[in-house]
Amino acid sequence: MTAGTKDRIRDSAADLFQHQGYHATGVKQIVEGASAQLASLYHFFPGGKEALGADVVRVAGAGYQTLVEAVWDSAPDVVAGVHAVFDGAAAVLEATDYEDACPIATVALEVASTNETLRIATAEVFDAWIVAAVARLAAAGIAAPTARDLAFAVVGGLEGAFVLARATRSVEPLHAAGAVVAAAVERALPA
Amino acid sequence: MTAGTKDRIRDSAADLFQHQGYHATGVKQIVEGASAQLASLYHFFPGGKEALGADVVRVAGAGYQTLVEAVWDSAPDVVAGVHAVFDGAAAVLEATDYEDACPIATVALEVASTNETLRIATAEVFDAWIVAAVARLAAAGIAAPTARDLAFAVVGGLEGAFVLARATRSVEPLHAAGAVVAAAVERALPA
DNA sequence: GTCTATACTTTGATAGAC
DNA sequence: GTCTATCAAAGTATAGAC
Repeated sequence: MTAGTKDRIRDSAADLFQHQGYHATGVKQIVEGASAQLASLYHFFPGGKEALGADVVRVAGAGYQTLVEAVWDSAPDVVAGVHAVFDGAAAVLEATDYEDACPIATVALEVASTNETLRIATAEVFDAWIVAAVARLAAAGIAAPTARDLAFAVVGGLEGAFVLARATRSVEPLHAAGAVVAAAVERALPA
Repeated sequence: MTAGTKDRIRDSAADLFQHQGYHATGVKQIVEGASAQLASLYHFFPGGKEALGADVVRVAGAGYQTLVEAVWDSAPDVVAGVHAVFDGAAAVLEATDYEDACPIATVALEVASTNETLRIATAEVFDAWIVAAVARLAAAGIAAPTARDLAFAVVGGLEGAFVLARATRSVEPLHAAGAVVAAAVERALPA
């Protein structure tokens, strides 16, 4: 079973939103990338571009979470896991000519103060990421309040490093943030 | 001497770019907010929207650096300075209904892979911020390589926390990141 | 569900009078 | 340097045949 029209439209939109943002992406460009018809977009997403955007944020956000969790969990311990997440993100960024960073960050900033429907979609994705990070840090024996602070440091540190890395076309921000955050996690581990 | 037309246009554009991004902002909306004529925008910025965008990024970026440096330097020591930066950013964000975060981050992500002129403008601003942060950490006695890692943690941590904070409408990401980064700076201080 | 065609609005940008 | 008027293109969205 090959990808249906709806999936191709969603995948095309996800690609474009990630690389050039929500407002710079036109619906015609989306369907062209999906080899679909414009009417098909409005058939599968009656809410138009906004409904498609919300769907993309949720699906791409969940997909990225799965990817990062796999990288994290493949490391032997929590500290190595954090290092693996930042270094892996740096490798992907470099391999894709600084295009593939966070799939929803650009959209999140674009809509934060202008589109409540999309803002809530991005907020739910970020909340889920924090919950997943807290769980991994808590499982390593880090107490709840500290684990939550560190979860924000991991997710927020990754997002901020992506901003600097894409702008300057350098992976140094990712390696630096990874080193600092991993060290903070190590220090919080029980003796 | 009151603000000239060119300054009003730049200020209006800076506001709109910060709050809703580059692509969502139209030139007509900019001149309307500046109480100016459309032809005036093209008179003062012959390169059109892109030239105005580059100018806004540089001016707003330098202005934000000055603001953050003042907050940092008003604290009694480096660790308190880092705390003051994150907590001050949280206070501003909350006071402005989650609108006033980084003045150039949204634009930076929007143009990173699509507009080399604007991308370079944002890269130069971020580079200047890192240099300023390194100088303050080095002045406190932190060795060069560590100071640079921590500078990325401060600037990147702030940027990432802004993404999470604006999306979730919570200042928790800023306080959490500030706590983790300030602690990392404290550990790096000479005995 | 997919196709063609189109309505309507807004976009960035320019011309030319004053 | 500021004004009015306007252009060509691109934006989102819809209608209706098949």
